[in-house]
Amino acid sequence: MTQPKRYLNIVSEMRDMIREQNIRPGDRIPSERELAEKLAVGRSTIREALRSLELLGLIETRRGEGTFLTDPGKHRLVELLATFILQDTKTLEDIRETMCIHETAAIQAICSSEAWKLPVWQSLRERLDGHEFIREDFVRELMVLSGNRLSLKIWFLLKQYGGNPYDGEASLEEKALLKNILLAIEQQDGQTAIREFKTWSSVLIKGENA
Amino acid sequence: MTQPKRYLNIVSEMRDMIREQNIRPGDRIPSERELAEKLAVGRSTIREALRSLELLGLIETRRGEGTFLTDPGKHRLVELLATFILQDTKTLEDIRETMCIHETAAIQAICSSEAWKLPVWQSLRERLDGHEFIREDFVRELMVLSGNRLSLKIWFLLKQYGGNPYDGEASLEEKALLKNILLAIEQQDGQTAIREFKTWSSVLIKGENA
DNA sequence: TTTTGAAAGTGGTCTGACCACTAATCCTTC
DNA sequence: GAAGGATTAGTGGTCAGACCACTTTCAAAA
Repeated sequence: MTQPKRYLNIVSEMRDMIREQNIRPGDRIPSERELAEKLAVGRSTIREALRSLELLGLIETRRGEGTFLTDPGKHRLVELLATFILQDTKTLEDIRETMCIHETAAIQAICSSEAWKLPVWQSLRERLDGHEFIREDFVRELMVLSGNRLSLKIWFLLKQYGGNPYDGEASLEEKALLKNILLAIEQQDGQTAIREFKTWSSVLIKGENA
Repeated sequence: MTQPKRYLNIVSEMRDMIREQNIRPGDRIPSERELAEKLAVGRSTIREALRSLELLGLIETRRGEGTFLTDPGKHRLVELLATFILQDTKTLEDIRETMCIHETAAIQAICSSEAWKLPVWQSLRERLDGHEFIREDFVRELMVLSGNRLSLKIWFLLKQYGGNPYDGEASLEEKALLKNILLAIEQQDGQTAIREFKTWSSVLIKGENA
């Protein structure tokens, strides 16, 4: 039986300590040596926990002064980052909405570019005529063609955590709709393309709940 | 003159090493003792860097076996965070653009909601008349009012790792512009609001490079 | 051939020792 | 008494060495 890693417990214990002692952002937290003694672990273990929290932006260390909770001004950056990293609350609705934000932004970006002149674009059109067409391929191609790789990565991430609404093959009706979207993009009519896309997307999500 | 933190350099150096030696996700990276010798630092320093990367999910350590690059096939979060942490300058542009995607989406969402009827909204308007107004407050309030907490969190992350273009106080001209944006939102004129916002934002980013 | 167990290598942790830096304190000097 | 400078205690940053727990490997024993 492998022991759980100590420094991860330290992270939790420190969070509790911060809450119990009501340490506010900007305040100083106990020194490394103090923490080591109080939590009955070596100083190096404490430091490993602290360095993790520091890279996450939760604390700030100043040589000769001490370690401080990051002062985010009035906003609660600490909480937010913590909940994000620790994956506490992720409302499915928010995930879906955020995916949609990136998808529509991608469509808009393609309209403003000339990406639809690329060979990949033709290839996508042709695949839409084939008899096997995975829905996800369509959206992913759009994300790729948007040219924003970071946005693409975030989209991948959201898809993983939020469940993939684009699972499975597209029906005949869907393929017709998707072709219309491509057409609208070629005509640089972003509004129409996005409207049609949202129609398709919302049907999928509703069908998922049924 | 304060020395920069060593373990942060280690993070960068390790990135270079991984690229040069073409270590792929899932592969094993050199042992802690090896790294310590090769980079001419103590093992504890290496460990502090590794623990940070581990909490971020970039690497995975197995006692008795070694340390491995996390396979991003299952955890896309890895790639995402890697992009942030490793601060590839090529992606700065993507980060800014992605921030903008979330910002404009927030404005659009507020227009479609009734969030501008809330007391917070009035408070924001009044603060714009004060003589000290931090730019970031404006954008952050918009992100909060959008109601999408996940989008807000992502925005925070991007701001932290991509550098904050909204640092400092707004000038008189800027405040007038921001008031116009609020006005457009109240009239549910998303297009105008977003256009004005992008104007403001792009000026800030250009000024940053100067 | 199969089994076993010793050895080597790895991450996990602790200790104690320096160094670099900061801030409070004390002491000299005016 | 006030101002300025040196001292000192406390802090984070780093290092070296020592164990421990665990995994893999491989050679010796059955």
